[in-house]
Amino acid sequence: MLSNSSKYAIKAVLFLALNSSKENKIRVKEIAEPINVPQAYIAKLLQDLSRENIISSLRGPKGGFYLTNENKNNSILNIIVVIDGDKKLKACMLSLDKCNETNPCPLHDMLNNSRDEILKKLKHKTIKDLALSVKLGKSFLPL
Amino acid sequence: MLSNSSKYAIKAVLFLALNSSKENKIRVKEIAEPINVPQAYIAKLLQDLSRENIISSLRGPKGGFYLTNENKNNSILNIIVVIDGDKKLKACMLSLDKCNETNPCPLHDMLNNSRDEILKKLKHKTIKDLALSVKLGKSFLPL
DNA sequence: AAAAATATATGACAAAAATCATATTTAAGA
DNA sequence: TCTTAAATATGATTTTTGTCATATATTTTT
Repeated sequence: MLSNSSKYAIKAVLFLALNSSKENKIRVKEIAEPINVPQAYIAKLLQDLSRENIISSLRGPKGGFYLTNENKNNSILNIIVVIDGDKKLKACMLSLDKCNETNPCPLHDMLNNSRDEILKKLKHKTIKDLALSVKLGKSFLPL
Repeated sequence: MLSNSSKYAIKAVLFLALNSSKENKIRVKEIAEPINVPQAYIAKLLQDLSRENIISSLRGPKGGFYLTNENKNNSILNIIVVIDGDKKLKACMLSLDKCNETNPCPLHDMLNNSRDEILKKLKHKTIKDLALSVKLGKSFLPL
């Protein structure tokens, strides 16, 4: 469902949401270690996210990655789409391209309600929402 | 969520459920073409399924693959577990191994109800159930 | 203006998943 | 018993995904 890369990216963005700000940028090295992902790898992912304006960055001394308030309004789905593209999530469970709402394959028929719910949540929950849930102690981030 | 291999396997098993019987075995070649999967590849998957008694087979002339009534009582989950193993489906959405019901990560917290529903359905729906849904015209198999 | 610290771009390498090929075993039929 | 038609076992190849390395561009500090 989610690639490793997407999972890493979500972890990193959540980490930034909780620990960074425009005044408090974080260097790749300081992200990679706590979220437990190889530095060179997360660097590439962060660059992809930055290019697509999911996160912000500044080079040079005192540079690093951070999230603006605007960034925090991005949905979780946006992160996934930047990293994995949008085909994987939206495809039919059996990857039948003639399967659709009016002609559902058996798996589609059986699972689509639950799947739609997941997609809806990914689309509407923002980075800010999830960060808040952690701040309030409603969820945890045992990275 | 499901690997290509699992999807192929499910398609093949559904095809067998609808078209085979002990008296009417089907050769690999006759499965591969309609379900649109490379013959050598589906052959390997069918062998895995056969070894684990999800489907039945007989070698030699007049041989082929088929489903007994007992085979048809297998759940869809069983197919997936044989092909992909059971880790993928059950792992936390962020692959955090310290994430669990009482200490959920934000994604877990957000998606777990829907995910559990999917798992429950995969576990309880049998091959027979899905084949019936196709026979009744409730769902379709546009292979 | 120069030096240092950072992200960025590019591409090489490794591991895993998917695909293909071939030799062996088994069962049926002549 | 021999031949043939099928599955089975094994492993080679290709493609995709994940990981690592290095040179370049940008910003800050001196």
